[in-house]
Amino acid sequence: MDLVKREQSALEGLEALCHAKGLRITGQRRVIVQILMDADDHPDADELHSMVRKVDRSISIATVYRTLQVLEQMNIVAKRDFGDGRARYEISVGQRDHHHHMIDIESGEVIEFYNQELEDLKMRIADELGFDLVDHHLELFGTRLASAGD
Amino acid sequence: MDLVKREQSALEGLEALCHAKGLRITGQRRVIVQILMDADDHPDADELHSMVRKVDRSISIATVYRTLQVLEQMNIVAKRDFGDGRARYEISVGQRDHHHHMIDIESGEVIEFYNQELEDLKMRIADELGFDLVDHHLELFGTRLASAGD
DNA sequence: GTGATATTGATAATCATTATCAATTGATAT
DNA sequence: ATATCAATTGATAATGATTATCAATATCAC
Repeated sequence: MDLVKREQSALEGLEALCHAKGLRITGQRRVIVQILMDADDHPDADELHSMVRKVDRSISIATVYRTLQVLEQMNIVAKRDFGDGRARYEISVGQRDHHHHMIDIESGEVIEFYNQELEDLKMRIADELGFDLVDHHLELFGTRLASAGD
Repeated sequence: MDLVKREQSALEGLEALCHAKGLRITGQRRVIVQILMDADDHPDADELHSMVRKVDRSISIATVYRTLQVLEQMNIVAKRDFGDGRARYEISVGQRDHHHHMIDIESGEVIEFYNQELEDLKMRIADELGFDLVDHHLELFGTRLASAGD
């Protein structure tokens, strides 16, 4: 899915779901979704707030927190925990249902990856345990391998 | 490993590692490790503090937090995040290097499991991404399957 | 345009966790 | 057994991320 269509689908997702659930589509919410769609990292609430205020300086930090919670409940945004003491966020509409993160513990860099075998295994493990898988958290933490030429 | 030997190995682990790192083996630390060894759940710091105070009511919450951090650094205790807004802890000495958790989102029950295939896959994915795996967080969240007889 | 109600901004409050510092304790040398 | 020293502790203030409160504002159906 190219970027423009992805952006459109997130906003359309926002509008459709808000309408379905009797929630308002406010300017603040549009801005927040737009900023997250344009982000290529996983900002925390404070970072997101800084970017949002560049578009509309009246939007408050409380609105950012509340809106993130609403968007998460609607599965437009995914909440992540990379172990640095605060929640981080990214758009989830228009992408694969899940992807995972490898965090470079030296640089802090976050590499996204998808692995179908892992998806299958999770489902199988849940089934073996007698559960219907609803959600999961997976983050890998590692250090860059020294290449053979190093 | 039966329970008594497991308990002994955690305390022995505490003593050996403290000595190796020039740290004191204090009464508070022994109590905290003992309580965690006896726990069959994953208490948060406050729950652990309540149990610890039944043994020695002078031990402060700050000591519990500091001690948990030290024990985590020494790999005697593992810190977990089950998504309920606070850290949870369990003994890791004397057990498999890793195990994972399935959290029943309806009851809050935590089921521990180990899956060798998952361990292998994690290592393989890390390698494919160019990383040396150092740590990971994995929690599965689900709801109990209705059995065929239900 | 109006009425109903969801949402907002500003900030106080909450909560889990950590920092501070004087007092205490553990380990070691003698 | 005692002295010494530095790690550790208890009590609590402080911190930072997040949430609650409430009057004011904005959205949306009609």
